[in-house]
Amino acid sequence: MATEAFVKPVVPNGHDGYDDDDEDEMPLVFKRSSNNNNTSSSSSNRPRPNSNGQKSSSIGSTKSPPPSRSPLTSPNRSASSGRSSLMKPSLPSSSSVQRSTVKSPPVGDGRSLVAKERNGLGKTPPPVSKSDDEDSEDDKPLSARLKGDTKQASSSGRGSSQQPVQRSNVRPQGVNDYSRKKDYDERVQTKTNVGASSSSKAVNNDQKRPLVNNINRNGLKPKIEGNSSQAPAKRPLEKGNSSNQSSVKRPKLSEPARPVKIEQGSRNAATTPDSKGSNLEASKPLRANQATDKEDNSDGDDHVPIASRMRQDSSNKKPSSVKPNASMIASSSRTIAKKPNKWVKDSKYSKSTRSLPSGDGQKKWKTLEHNGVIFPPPYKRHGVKILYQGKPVDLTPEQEEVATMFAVMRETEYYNKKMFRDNFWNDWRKILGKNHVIKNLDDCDFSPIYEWYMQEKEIKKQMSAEEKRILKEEKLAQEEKYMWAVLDGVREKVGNFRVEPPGLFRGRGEHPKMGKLKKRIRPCDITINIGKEAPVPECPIPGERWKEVKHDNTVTWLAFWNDPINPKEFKYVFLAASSALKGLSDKEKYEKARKLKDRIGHIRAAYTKDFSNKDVTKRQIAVATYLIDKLALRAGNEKDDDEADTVGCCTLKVGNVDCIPPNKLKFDFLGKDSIQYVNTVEVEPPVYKAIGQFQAGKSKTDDLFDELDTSKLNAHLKELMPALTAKVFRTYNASITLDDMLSKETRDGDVPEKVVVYQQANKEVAIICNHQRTVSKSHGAQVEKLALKIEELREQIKELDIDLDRAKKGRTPLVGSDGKRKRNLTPEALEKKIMQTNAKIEKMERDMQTKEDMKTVALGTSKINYMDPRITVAWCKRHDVPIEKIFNKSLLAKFAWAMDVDPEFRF
DNA sequence: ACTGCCGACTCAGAAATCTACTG
DNA sequence: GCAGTAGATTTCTGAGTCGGCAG
Repeated sequence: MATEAFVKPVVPNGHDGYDDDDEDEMPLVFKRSSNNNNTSSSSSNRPRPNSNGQKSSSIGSTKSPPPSRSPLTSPNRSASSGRSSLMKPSLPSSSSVQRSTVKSPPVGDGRSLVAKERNGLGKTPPPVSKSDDEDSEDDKPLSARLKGDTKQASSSGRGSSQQPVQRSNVRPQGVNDYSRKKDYDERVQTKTNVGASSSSKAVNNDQKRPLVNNINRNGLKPKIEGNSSQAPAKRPLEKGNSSNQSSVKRPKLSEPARPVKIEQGSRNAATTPDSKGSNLEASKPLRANQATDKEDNSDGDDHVPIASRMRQDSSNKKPSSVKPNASMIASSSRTIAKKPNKWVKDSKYSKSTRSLPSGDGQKKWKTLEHNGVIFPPPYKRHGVKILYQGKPVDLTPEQEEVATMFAVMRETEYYNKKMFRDNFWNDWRKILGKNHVIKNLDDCDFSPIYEWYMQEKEIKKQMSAEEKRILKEEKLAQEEKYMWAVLDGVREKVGNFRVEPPGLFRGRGEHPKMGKLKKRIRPCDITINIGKEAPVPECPIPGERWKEVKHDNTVTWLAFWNDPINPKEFKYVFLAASSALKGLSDKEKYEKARKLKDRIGHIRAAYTKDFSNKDVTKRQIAVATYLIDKLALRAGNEKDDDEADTVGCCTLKVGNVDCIPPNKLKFDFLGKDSIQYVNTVEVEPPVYKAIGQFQAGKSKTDDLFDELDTSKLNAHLKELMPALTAKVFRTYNASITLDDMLSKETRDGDVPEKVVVYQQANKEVAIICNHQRTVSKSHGAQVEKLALKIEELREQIKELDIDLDRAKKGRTPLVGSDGKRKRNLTPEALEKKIMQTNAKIEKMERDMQTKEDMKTVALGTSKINYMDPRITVAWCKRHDVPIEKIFNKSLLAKFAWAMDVDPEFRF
């Protein structure tokens, strides 16, 4: 319920006050980084949370004005917004041979939850309108997609072009409009606009788009290998590291990096040979069709991120995911021209966001009030006994609690992992005590507890809807006060106000600490951060008190505690993503990425030049930057031995990269969250050569970039562009890819078709970022089910063919396979039926293919974190697509700051 | 000047929960 | 109309990035 996020400030001129133009025209200032800088300078004063110190520091807290009472507004508060919600479902014909379906993202429900939030009771579940848009072709497996063009895919039997078959339900309109309006009107506080750069930057970016456009030129075809069948599989828990990542962390040489300097803002680079085509400053955009000869051009391609290149491949070769001919059910023939105005005025989702307080870039707030955190209920003993060597054992509540944590994990992969069991046993043994009858874990039988747990689950499941509702309401009533904070007078949602309950640590991949006991967090573990003038939250557990109360307005956290698994680390309580504070930060992130877009030509020219630099460090920096740019790799910080052995660019091991002559590199490593990255790409010959040099004389477990670490790399990047760091390339690549694909692939058509285009672009980005998900348990069964149905339909067609034959001869149909008599149909009717059944089969085959292809791709992560929402919003405005078709309720709240973007905005 | 650590924040997939569709 | 289920959304919390400070 982030409804408050939708609040749109009332501004005299009728706009949100979120007008961006000015900002855009001004030199970009990276507030965040400057904040940091400033902060750093003052940070010596800043009390840091630390386990022993009870520094009380009050920084800059000022008097709090009375909190403006819940500035809540529903996203859909305006009736006018209903228009977009009332999309007519359109059903594109399912004619195309190669189609696959992709579900359109659920439409955000626009109903106001205000009342609910106000009284703490969630009585009205929001109606959700859903649309199943079948999607188009994106459905190739990650690997296949990476491999390149659609043709390949289709030739290999995969559906290549798909037509959407969509279903969308009409969303109830006008519900709660009154309350929305009311809330809106009641809103006291107007947040100032965060941002606004959008409109003025409506530029033709083609020129600035590096990647995408060049894709085909060099024939660089990155592919992620593996796919549905061979897709980059997540590392199974059981499996050891398949790649050559070494767990041995070896110290790197610390030769000072000598970064190549590039004049910032210099436009000369445009003339650099290397930068051709990619030089963004030059007003000659590198477009796909402009494609210069890539092959011989040592740097020409370089400027094109591999990912985009491959993307381009596919986009060039496939006409469009949406077939122009596809049935356009006359729904959307509105002129685009009209839209913008309406959007701008109506943008019901926009809320103005605050600027940084006092603009000093340091203080994050002036006043802050909240109610602290809520703790999980104390452990409730169940009394079920485990068996040790077949005999029931008495356990104390504390022992039983931990035993239960273990017992309920029986069906997880962790349960049988040695590391997990060993760590668990170590911690549990301490609780059991030295002389306990239980001497080892393997002789313990936790089945009784597991069965009890399953029973409880079943009981819960069997509760009546009414009982469930009451429970839910009770919970809400209990939590309501913790859900909100008031920051500078504005009521904002708190992100994670619930303290993590005790449990067993579930690290990802081969985490050395998996199975360890995460102890219960108590008030005395928690440090509260709150405005100086605000009342200190009452400790919810009688007789206990907070560890410390601070008043530090240079940070955004409301509370933190030390992570019980890794006491050096902290768990923070922050505001929710829908808050203005987070929105501002988000916007700055994208603005930085846009700035990179302007500089990318220079940067590429610079690193290209250094591919063969005699200085090894420079060469490594150049190659690493290239990889980060082209493959959207993460920076790759050093990790401790007590963490899973994963890598990023700077920590790649020699064994993670195979050189395949003449100039291909095969990457195979475990990245963040132990997600496998497998990708074979063609690279510039100098890069290929350099990688070979970096590998020479090393073992597979040695660092590939032994002269490099993230701080050196980032220090170098900062010389190329202020505040530039490795991660900005990921944001940049994701956003530029989305922008480019949307602009290239969108055709006239109905909304569902356009949504499919969006899904495809989203998918491309997800592939570039290697965002994966595990295949659902029921996937196999679902596919089988579909296959079975297809088979049945084929049988039906056979029967229909026979009937048709007989009907033409004036005979009655044979008895059906089910033994029943069939109706006597005319040949025409039978032909029609056959056609319909065939269409049904085609659709199901596409569905199956899509399901298979998408089974490992996670679209959400890029949408939430990498793709500038203004691209999406502007595209929706230009193409008359209701934003709710793309962003769900949460995203609408999170991206409220982007809603007023100019329709012509380009990344 | 360098390095390692601390601190604060973003990003990530899995699990839990909710919702709507299908048979 | 209902139950089962698929898929969407939300919650949870682990895993990264990166700046800055201290030794």
